[in-house]
Amino acid sequence: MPAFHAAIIRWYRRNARDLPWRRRSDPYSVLVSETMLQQTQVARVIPKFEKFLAAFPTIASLACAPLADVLRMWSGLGYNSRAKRLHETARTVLRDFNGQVPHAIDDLRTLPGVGRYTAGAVASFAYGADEAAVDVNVGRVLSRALLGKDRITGSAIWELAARVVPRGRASMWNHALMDVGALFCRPNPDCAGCPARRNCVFSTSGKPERKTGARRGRALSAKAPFLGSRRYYRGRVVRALTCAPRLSLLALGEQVKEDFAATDVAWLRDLLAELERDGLVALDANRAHVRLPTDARQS
DNA sequence: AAGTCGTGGTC
DNA sequence: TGACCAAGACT
Repeated sequence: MPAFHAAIIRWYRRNARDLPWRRRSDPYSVLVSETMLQQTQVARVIPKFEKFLAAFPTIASLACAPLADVLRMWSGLGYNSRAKRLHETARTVLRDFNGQVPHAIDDLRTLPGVGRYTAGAVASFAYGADEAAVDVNVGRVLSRALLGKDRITGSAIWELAARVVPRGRASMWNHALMDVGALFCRPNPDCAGCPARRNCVFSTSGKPERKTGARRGRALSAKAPFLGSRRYYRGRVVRALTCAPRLSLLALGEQVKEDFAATDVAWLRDLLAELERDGLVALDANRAHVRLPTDARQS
């Protein structure tokens, strides 16, 4: 396992957030929590989750309940169409899947309200499948840590995420990435506290594309430990604070600096070569810049 | 593929 | 204070 994974897993074993839905791993509970969490803050879901399960303890009870009752339990969460879809999904599971939430991603995605993310979440959290689940947090963490970009979207981030899921540990891994994204690798990141800072392209050689505006808080350089120091790539001084969309100069350069875990360098280089071979990224002549497919945007 | 869907918190 | 935002899905 690359040091990048090890650092995150190690941190997670000791510091995982104790969230109600992490105390349950049955497919129905996962389906409920992940649906509630779509575009909804964790703090808002926490009080609703247990009450909802108390009211509808099984998928059958949800399927049989009147929609009005479901919507009542949903009130305060917003996006009420999610409740309708969840209700419909419960009915579909009873009718078409013999009451068992399907394992297969393709089956999961036929359920109303279950998109790519939720399907991956159910497959990994409930069934332990080696599936990625890319939400905004996971996308941000992987984009920054592995590509040095602030946020990659589109198919590229899914391809990347799928390739770095550790076999047999997808559930823990996906949870861990979410915690890192929520606690440290936020839009305004706290790199100094991040368990992956020494394995991260972003914290060692990058800088977020900062939205201008007073409310965005202090610059990353005020918090990040390694920014501001000079780095070298092919004998050339690299300014650590440049925000050019590029790969890790540290990871690709021959001169690996002490603040980037050495064992990650080979792994990351191999990963990037793989991505390049498969056309998911394109490296320039200096192997210092990366282009992405047209549907992989950077925000 | 850009718009829409809800709510409550933040500053 | 109003604009922005948060474990996305759907059309």
